[in-house]
Amino acid sequence: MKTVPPKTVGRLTLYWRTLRDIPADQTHVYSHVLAAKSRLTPAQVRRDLMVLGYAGTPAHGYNVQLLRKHIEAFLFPASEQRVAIAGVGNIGRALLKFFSGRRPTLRIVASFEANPEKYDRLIQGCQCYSIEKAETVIREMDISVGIIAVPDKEAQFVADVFVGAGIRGILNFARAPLHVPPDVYVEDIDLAMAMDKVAYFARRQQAGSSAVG
Amino acid sequence: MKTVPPKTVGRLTLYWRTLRDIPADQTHVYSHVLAAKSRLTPAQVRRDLMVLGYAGTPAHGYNVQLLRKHIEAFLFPASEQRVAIAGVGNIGRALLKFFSGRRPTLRIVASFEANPEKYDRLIQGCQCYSIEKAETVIREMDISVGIIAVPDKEAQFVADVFVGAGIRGILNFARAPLHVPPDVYVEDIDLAMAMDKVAYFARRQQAGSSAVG
DNA sequence: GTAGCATTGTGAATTGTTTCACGGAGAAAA
DNA sequence: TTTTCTCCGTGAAACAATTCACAATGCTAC
Ligand SMILES: NC(=O)c1ccc[n+]([C@@H]2O[C@H](COP(=O)([O-])OP(=O)(O)OC[C@H]3O[C@@H](n4cnc5c(N)ncnc54)[C@H](O)[C@@H]3O)[C@@H](O)[C@H]2O)c1
Ligand SMILES: NC(=O)c1ccc[n+]([C@@H]2O[C@H](COP(=O)([O-])OP(=O)(O)OC[C@H]3O[C@@H](n4cnc5c(N)ncnc54)[C@H](O)[C@@H]3O)[C@@H](O)[C@H]2O)c1
Repeated sequence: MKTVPPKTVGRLTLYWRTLRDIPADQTHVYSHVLAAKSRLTPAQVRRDLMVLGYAGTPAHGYNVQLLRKHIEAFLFPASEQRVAIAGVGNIGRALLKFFSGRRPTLRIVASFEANPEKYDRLIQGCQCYSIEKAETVIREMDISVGIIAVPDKEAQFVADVFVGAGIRGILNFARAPLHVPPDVYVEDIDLAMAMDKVAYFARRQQAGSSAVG
Repeated sequence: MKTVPPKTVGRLTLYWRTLRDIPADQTHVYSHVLAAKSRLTPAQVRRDLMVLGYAGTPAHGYNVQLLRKHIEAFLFPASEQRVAIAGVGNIGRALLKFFSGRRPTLRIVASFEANPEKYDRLIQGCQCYSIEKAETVIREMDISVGIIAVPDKEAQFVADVFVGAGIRGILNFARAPLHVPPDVYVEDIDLAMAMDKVAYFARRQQAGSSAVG
């Protein structure tokens, strides 16, 4: 299987959500239906689905259950994939609350803090450790994904700890471009930048809904 | 001035941050410096800066103060631009805390809630109103940007309220593709999708830091 | 059967974005 | 003055993503 564009991966989660919400008595679905639910074109949906190795039929479109299983096989881990979060502040807490117990195969199993008042206890049902223990904990729990929700100036330090501990993907909320080896995937979520973009385009006439974060 | 690509607008905020953090005694800066600080190439920096109508000099690069002023003139509103947020839950609260008092020209001046225990009081120094009063408040306060941080199923309803009240740009955290007129700019921040993407690429070998949210 | 229709998968075209590469310009040194 | 740097601005090339467009398919109607 060759390398799949990140944007395609992202859109597959959109299709999966649509499929999940289709009533059970509806066995098939067309690309234009999936497209409409995600604000995309039918051609793009079909193009994206090509990576799955599952083909629909011209007559009925895609079998809902089958397509869903194929997306799940592609997108979801076969066994539990573990996640850690560094920084339990405004954002960190929100993420912990939101993701706790939501997905069986993708679970936040540890959080790390620099503040002694926060670590060595449970936060949102998840053990919070000192950031100094991160490398050990990450290795012992076999954590492959890290979330960075610490202040901007601490972000590179945490990234280095994560990478040193063998983490393979990072979701970064800090406004700091991280320097990591090329085999570690980084997805930046820059909320301040997003605000500036919206504010900018709100001042212009111009159109064009941007896709996704 | 013609239409500027959203990605360029986003990167200009990155350059602005770098300029802001340059010590005052350093009067000039080269494209390759700006590039390194944002994980980009010098050519892309120069290309982006073309939209500003301000040119550097081959000898010294860009004048820090001047370039900064030009980016500010391009990116920041001339007069205060007002923002409202719907939904003061996990995310809404985090955003209110983070953005309060941070930017003089881009200010969250109202929040809207459906829960009577939350509205008709101050939250994070910002008056929280019933969502039913949204149209009136948005018009009276001349709010042009809306943030959607309500549950997924409520998102379209809130978007319709926002659009009806004349809002021009929306930052959407709900996992629901919004349907809005083409002259309203929508920036989606889909945290669950971002998690799935990171988890997917953490499982593959493959490289490639994705840019920004 | 066959005609008519809507849909799929995908090569080709298009559109959008990034990188290359080079002319030109200022500075410094001889 | 002339030479030699390094860097900027930008046209052109390369690359990436999206959309078009059409042959092929299977269904329904007659
Ligand atoms: N909250 C928002 O809405 C928002 C918006 C835009 C950007 N951000 C960015 O997200 C990041 C987090 O923001 P926040 O509002 O949650 O910040 P916060 O200050 O509320 O939380 C940061 C937490 O990280 C902890 N911490 C500090 N250094 C640490 C270290 N070395 N290791 C582990 N933990 C450490 C702190 O104790 C604190 O609890 C920041 O980089 C910020 O710029 C946040
Ligand atoms: N928190 C996260 O980390 C996270 C992650 C991924 C996605 N999201 C998305 O962000 C959105 C908000 O998430 P959250 O965790 O903050 O949710 P939340 O349930 O904590 O907060 C939602 C708030 O919206 C209010 N609300 C409900 N209906 C409303 C209406 N019609 N008008 C105004 N207010 C209304 C509720 O009273 C509540 O306070 C959801 O769509 C969620 O899917 C959140």
